Amino acid sequence: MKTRGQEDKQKTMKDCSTKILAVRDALEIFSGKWKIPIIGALIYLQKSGFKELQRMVGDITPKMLSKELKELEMNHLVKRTVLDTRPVTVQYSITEYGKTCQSVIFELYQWGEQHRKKIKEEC
Amino acid sequence: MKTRGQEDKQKTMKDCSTKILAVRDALEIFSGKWKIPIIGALIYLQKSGFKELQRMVGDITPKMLSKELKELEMNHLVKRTVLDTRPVTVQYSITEYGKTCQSVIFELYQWGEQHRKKIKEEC
DNA sequence: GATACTAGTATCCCAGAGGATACCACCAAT
DNA sequence: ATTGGTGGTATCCTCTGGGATACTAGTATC
Repeated sequence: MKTRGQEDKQKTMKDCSTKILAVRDALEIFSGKWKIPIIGALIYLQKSGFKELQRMVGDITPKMLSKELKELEMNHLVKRTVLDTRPVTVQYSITEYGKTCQSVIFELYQWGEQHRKKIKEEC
Repeated sequence: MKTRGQEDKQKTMKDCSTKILAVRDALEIFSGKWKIPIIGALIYLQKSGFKELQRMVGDITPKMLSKELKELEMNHLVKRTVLDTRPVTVQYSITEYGKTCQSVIFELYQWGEQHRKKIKEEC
């Protein structure tokens, strides 16, 4: 049996689902173990070479760092500049656009922080 | 060669890394393909049975829905109530605490939305 | 010539995410 | 007694995220 209310719900859920798509787009960009740490490090450092960034982020392997940086670059959050030095160095930096993530990351930080406290209390 | 500045940077990154942990905690809770859609559906529906929720979320399999709901329940975002009806029905609902995610999800939505537009313009 | 720095690539491997399909027990209506 | 509703589990599969390890090419230093 299908009530009138359920039909309305499904119609509204369709509108809702386009919003969910946007949320999932955002989540996808920050997905994975390393993107947030990399963005965080770059916001802090302003600019950094590959190896320096690797040391800064921690245990990340060059393969993963390379892969994550490529994705962040594709999304215009990070800029890669090859410098004509000897030896050739590469400069990674966060873009102006990349800085727009800060508010999102800060919200996630705040929620995560209070959530940690709540979980601790109960366990 | 290690300059004084680099040592300072590494010290500050250590403070930064605890903040990154909180962000990653938050991301972990929303991770996966289905958690946000489920939370969204439950915020909209207020309460829902298992099958109804499955229909609402879309293509999710019962295995995944069951698994994701368990995780959300563990994190106190979702409440599961068994009702003494015939046949036995189960009511899933978002908790008051679960509603605190709304601001985080809304930030993610806003950023994701404007990001979509930006990507479209350039491709 | 050996070592160490730069910026990565290549290869192999494993665990977990998530889909497909089938199935369970229970109950109600036809 | 068959069909269809409830709320799930079980099994099998594939694909990818991500780690470990090794390697390349170029330059500078010891």
